[in-house]
Amino acid sequence: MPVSDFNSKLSNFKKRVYEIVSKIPKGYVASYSQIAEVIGSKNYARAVGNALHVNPFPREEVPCHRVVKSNGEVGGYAYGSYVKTNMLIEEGVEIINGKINLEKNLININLLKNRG
DNA sequence: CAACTGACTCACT
DNA sequence: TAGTGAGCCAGTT
Repeated sequence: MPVSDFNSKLSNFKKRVYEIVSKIPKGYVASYSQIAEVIGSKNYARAVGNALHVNPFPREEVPCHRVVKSNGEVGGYAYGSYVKTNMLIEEGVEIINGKINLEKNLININLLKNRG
């Protein structure tokens, strides 16, 4: 079942979040506020985090580990931030002293808006 | 329906 | 640079 198909049950808000997160390419990260902004307002950042926390999809469909905090920290993860950090590193994301190199790995927000 | 919670962010100190 | 407080929102109690 494709990500774009998981309509039912989930609130409209969550669907939007999962849809956008599924567009983040390997090796890149997006901040919670970016996802929020694409949906409508940066203020949704906290709600976005909650939506990902209860995300029912496997990471192949909704790579929620690629969503990080706006200050470069990895942020939380349902199975532990340690796991999240390692997955990012394995994907080629540059992380030094627990801080992600956003200049290099942060995705352009326009790429999240388009394509879908 | 009011109060709380949490994978957040920003301004200020 | 690090720590604190207030604001914000969807969901859950």
